Amino acid sequence: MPGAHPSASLVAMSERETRTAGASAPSAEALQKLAGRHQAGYRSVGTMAYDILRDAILDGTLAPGQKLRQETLAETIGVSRLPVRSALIQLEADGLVEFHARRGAVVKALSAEQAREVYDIRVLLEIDALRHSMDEMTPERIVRLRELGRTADAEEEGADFVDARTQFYAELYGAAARPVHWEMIEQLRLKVGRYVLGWRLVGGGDHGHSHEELVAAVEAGDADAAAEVLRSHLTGVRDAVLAMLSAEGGAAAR
Amino acid sequence: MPGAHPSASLVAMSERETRTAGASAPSAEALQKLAGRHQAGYRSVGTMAYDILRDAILDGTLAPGQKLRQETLAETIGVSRLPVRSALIQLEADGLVEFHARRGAVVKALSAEQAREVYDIRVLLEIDALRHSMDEMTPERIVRLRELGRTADAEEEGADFVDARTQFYAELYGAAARPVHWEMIEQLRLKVGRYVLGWRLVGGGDHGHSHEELVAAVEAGDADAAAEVLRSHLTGVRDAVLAMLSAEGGAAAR
DNA sequence: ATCCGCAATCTTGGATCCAATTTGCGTGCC
DNA sequence: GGCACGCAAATTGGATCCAAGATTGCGGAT
Repeated sequence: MPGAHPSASLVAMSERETRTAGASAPSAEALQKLAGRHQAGYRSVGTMAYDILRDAILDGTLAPGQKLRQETLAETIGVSRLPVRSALIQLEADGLVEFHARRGAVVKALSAEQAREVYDIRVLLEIDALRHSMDEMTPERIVRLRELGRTADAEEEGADFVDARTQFYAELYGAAARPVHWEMIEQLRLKVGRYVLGWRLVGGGDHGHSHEELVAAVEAGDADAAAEVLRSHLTGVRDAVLAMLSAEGGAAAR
Repeated sequence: MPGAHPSASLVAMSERETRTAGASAPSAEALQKLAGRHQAGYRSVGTMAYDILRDAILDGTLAPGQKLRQETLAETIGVSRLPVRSALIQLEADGLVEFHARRGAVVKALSAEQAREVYDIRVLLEIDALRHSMDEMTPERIVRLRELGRTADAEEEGADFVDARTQFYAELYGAAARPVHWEMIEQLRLKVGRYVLGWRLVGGGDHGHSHEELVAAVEAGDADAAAEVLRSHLTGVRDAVLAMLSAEGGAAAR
């Protein structure tokens, strides 16, 4: 349901607003708020800009299709254009933004087909990661897992919600110590993070016990059951995301 | 386009060889040769620098562990340090280089475990991509596939060898039109590209007919057979790469 | 009145310049 | 003689400045 977001007015700036006052800000204030959260001491300003912009994209402050003007972003964050450019390059590599020749960068949108792809691949990769991890599972890890699962379920807010779940899955797959595998999963989760967030805000939380269910299966050592829980969870989220995407697909097309 | 670049001081890196040993010197000329191949009109210098450095890493001109000094690279390529930095950031996202705090970038090495991971994941992803693609396979695509397979088998040289194979797999998996899936596969292939190249140069080419074998299975519509050919091919290459990595693992460590 | 072309302005991309941090080396002290 | 502290040089990271290209708005011509 639109309108519920605090900073949801970002989609409205489509084309007419670009020239007049659009130079500085549809989302300036929300972005500044994010920037404030990251004002802590970073070793390099570029990584700070990256984190700010990534979070802004993930929580919808910068919506898909949004034009990203380097100078505006730089002024809003409070740095020069150079670290912003670095951040944009990284975000392009992450698949979150798209560079159009010499015409600037825009927040990349994910089509329904691509979202389906992401979840199909995640099913493959994560079930495999889970099986590998279960071979090396330890009781201590189970304890931490259960803890993190509770935290993740309790978390409601946007960015923290994604973070909590990331920690849970990092712990879940971490036993196998497969950095490349985890990196791939992280990339895929990053691509759909925004849409999951939207779904979480809009839809309900019927997935609340799936974490515990998963931990229980892992604890019991039943790989097939755990895989099935994971698979059904992922496909469930996938379907919800797809429904949301097709629902508002025509609006945010470009 | 008629830009007579000031390709001046290119040999500047031999200024001081105090403790080089195996770290920083020997690649200036080879890198320049690569730079020459890419001197064609690029829209942006940054992408050119990226291509040059990526190829340099892939064909071993810049070996794993190599220290990448921005100014040296910039002078060798003939541009400023800024596009080099952009390229390095992209390469970091690709997992080919690694930034060490404020101490510069080095060419990232792939451990044997990580290489194994890459191939394990590739088996998962590529077999799935293959099955999806076979659902949409067309006779015309088979024809092009057979053509590309022959080209790939004929190709011997380094960079072109990888390129030819890339085209073959792009055509093979392209029928399914799954951009995210293909992007993931490309990333993984990029990570091991250097080692495959080394293996190709060192070892033999007993895999010559696997392309044709694969195409035949695809043409026959036998998904299981095609998957098995692909799987055995990938595990074969994997084992060769692993053997090579463990063989010279102690030497090129540092 | 509409369409094509030109020019001005805005925005990206690149280069040079400056500061901050790290590293290597020298000296002094233990 | 060895280790530690400090200084100096080099290299990375950031900011400001400059050029190139694209888009848009305006004007003229058909």
